[in-house]
Amino acid sequence: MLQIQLISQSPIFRGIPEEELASLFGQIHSQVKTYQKNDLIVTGGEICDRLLIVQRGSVKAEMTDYSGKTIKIEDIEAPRPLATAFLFGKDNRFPVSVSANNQVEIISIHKEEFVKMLQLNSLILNNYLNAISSRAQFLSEKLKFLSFKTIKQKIAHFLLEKAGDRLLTVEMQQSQEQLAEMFGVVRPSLARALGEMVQDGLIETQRRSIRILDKNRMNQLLK
Amino acid sequence: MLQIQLISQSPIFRGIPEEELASLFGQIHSQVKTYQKNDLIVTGGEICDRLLIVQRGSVKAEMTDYSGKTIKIEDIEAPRPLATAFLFGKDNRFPVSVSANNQVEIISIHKEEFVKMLQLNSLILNNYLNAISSRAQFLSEKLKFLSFKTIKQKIAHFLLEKAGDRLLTVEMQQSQEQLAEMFGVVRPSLARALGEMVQDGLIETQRRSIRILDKNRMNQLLK
DNA sequence: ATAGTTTTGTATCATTGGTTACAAAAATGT
DNA sequence: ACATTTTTGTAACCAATGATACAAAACTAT
Repeated sequence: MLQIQLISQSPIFRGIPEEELASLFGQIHSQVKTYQKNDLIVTGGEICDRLLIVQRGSVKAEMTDYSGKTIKIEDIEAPRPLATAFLFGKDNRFPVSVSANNQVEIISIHKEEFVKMLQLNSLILNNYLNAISSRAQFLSEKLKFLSFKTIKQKIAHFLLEKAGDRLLTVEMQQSQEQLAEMFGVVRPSLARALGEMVQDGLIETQRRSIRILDKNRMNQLLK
Repeated sequence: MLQIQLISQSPIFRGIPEEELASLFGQIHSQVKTYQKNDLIVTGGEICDRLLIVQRGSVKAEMTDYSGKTIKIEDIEAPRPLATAFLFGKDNRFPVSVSANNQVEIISIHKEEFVKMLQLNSLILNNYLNAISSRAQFLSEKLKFLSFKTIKQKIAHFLLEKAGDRLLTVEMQQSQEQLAEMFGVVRPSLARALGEMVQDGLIETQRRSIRILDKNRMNQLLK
């Protein structure tokens, strides 16, 4: 059963009055299916020709690596859409397999029907364009971060971002271990890099508080 | 000078009869600019409030770290759009710098004008959704690629993707130099890694043709 | 306060890849 | 066919980082 009040909170339908949304769903064809825990909802590689929205419950997305092992990518909870980036584009296949974490209700809207919705309502169009675009931007930011070669550069980038224009002292909200994972390096290497930056007079560290001593030379590092 | 017959082949305008496209362009405002080889077309970080389409020639997109040292992301040839993923979304700034590979003509359409087009023509809407989604898919692939730590892993991933399910011999369409740039490493390092893989009996190389000898051990490399 | 746990600092060694340089091989132009 | 340019193979050396291990310091709970 379609529950307008639930999905009106979804990123795609956000901002649309419930009556209007109900009317929109009256004009297009959609389905709601119920799955039980561990049911397979989508098989990786399957053609993606419909938009799926988790109305109730939560699902998990898993990817199969080269050796055939599956790795959990993420949990997706109601009321969020699935695989928005794969409905369109060159490669219309789900990159992941999706299965139910518990009892879930999934709304399924075929691509052509969804395109109708986009044409009927410019807010949905905007929301959807924003959603895909934000995803691309997120990926792009990740790429930028990875493009810094050395650990010191990553630290400098991270600190300068955090510090913004004026602050000189940055309070870390994560442990070295977590930071290292975020940087894609191992913890002792991060600690060593930090230590060397302290020795070089670039920063001062005191537990989770890091003080930038020489902003200019930090910037130099990134050149 | 706007050349309808050229851009009607663009991913965004594909499938639209030339007269109809001409009429559409008559209803909105757009500009065409010409750049010479190596001219900077877009600086990374600049606000993206217009859609750019390469009408003629080719450009390259590079990600810039603070020093001006860049990693080449891709080449974009006419008649393809630029930065489709940054017109919408949270952060409306170009993530890359774009410069001309040769003499190019770039069409510029402001965001509001382009939204008009999306509303006027559903094929453009579809095409644009395809473009933006492909972009997200591309970035996602790139990210996956960069997440491999060693050069050998990158090579293995690259070859296995190219080889697909059956083919054992991959014909490279780029030089080692280009490949190295794509991997974000220097050429001699790539050559060394290839050499070692040959010695290990993983592959056989003959100029630009690479034969995969041991697919299993290649897969192992990625685990 | 004390014991146990988590986080951090540091050291050692091996591996990877960047830098530079040069020669061989192949491609290209005349 | 020859000269020139581009591409590829290889080597030596060095810096950065990963892997591993262990101790010190800081936190946490009792």
